[in-house]
Amino acid sequence: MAKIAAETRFNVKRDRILKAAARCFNEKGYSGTSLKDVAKHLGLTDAALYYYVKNKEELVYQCYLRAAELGREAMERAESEGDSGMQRARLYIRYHVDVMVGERGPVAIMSEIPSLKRHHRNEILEVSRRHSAGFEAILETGIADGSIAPCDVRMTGNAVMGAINWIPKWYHGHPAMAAAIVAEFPRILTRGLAP
Amino acid sequence: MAKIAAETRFNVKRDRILKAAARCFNEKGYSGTSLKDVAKHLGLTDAALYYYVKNKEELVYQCYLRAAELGREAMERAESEGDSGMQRARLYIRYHVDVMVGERGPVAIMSEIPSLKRHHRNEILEVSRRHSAGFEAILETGIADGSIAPCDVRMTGNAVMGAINWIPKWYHGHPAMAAAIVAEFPRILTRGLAP
DNA sequence: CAAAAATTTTAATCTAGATTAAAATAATGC
DNA sequence: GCATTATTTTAATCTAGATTAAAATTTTTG
Repeated sequence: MAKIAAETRFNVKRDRILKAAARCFNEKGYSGTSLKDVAKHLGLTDAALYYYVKNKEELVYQCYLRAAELGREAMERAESEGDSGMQRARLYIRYHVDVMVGERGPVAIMSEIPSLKRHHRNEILEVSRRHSAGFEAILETGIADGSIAPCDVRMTGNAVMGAINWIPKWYHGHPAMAAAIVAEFPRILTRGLAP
Repeated sequence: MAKIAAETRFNVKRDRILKAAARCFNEKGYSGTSLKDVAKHLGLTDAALYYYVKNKEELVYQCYLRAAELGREAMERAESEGDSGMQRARLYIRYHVDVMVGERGPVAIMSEIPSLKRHHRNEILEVSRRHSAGFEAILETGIADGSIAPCDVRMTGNAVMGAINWIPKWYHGHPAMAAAIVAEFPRILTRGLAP
């Protein structure tokens, strides 16, 4: 097996594992999902997971890293594609929602942060903070360029992010609804921002 | 000890326990908090909790019941005090936010639903559904009376509820911020509803 | 095909933390 | 003060589920 091929394969599998894990954690919570659960989704034994991941905590942590990555991508795309603050905000919301309902599966298990070790928790919280700051910056841009009405960016950011982050709590994989969410959320959440 | 006095005392204690538990669950998640943790907050031993509550699952369940009760109160007050749909929506948001940041402590640990037994989970989900339906009804009233712009009430409801339910994830008891939340959230979340 | 590396399984441990039972202490009523 | 009831503690269990080690199997490579 060539080295590159090996790594590719490894990552593909790893990806599958992370997806399965994220789904379980979302559905049953951290304590509610055993590694056996996750393994079953993959047609594996619980012990086999240890070949790919150090332990359970690491598994959630990796899910978060993945989520953070997707979040960052959404932010970057929004910032590069939109020119007014309002446009960027709308795009960001759109992309973020996409992540929440998309084929990648619900990987946004922010609820399980308390389960992380202090070390990892701090890292993830830091990422999350940067993320929020990014959205707040977008809002400020919009206020400056007149496309968004003046507002408390901190609170507004929290409200918008909350609405999106909460999606996995009520969306359970019905594809028709996914379309509705993607269509409606950007509209709903930006409507209140207009001057 | 007279019977009534006994029950009163019992309930007071029970209330303290539920509050302590809710705080712990919010901060550390279901698996992350041991009964010893909760007990320590109360100056008790873990075993002592079993005098008041059947087991850990029951404890989360009770927290939810409490939260549901507060939610219902918020809904009823909003419905009786407001006359237009928009006013009711604003009031409801206001009262719901109050619950989230109020002195009762963060009792809204919806994140831990997966930890509940099927039986209890269904009950709580049902309550939660009624609750959402209540808010959607308010939105429809508003659309009918012209105080709220036509919209997808399902999605809008989910967005608003999500923004509020997410509060405990980022609000950590700073009283000054509590005031800001109570002041800003109703404004932010209703702005987008206006016709 | 044979050796080496990668992957998975089986079969034990190991442990935190929930739960319980019995005993100890405190409060209450008479 | 004594008896009764309420509350809490101490000291065991008990168990699910995480983790590990060693063996078995499968895949790759040359």
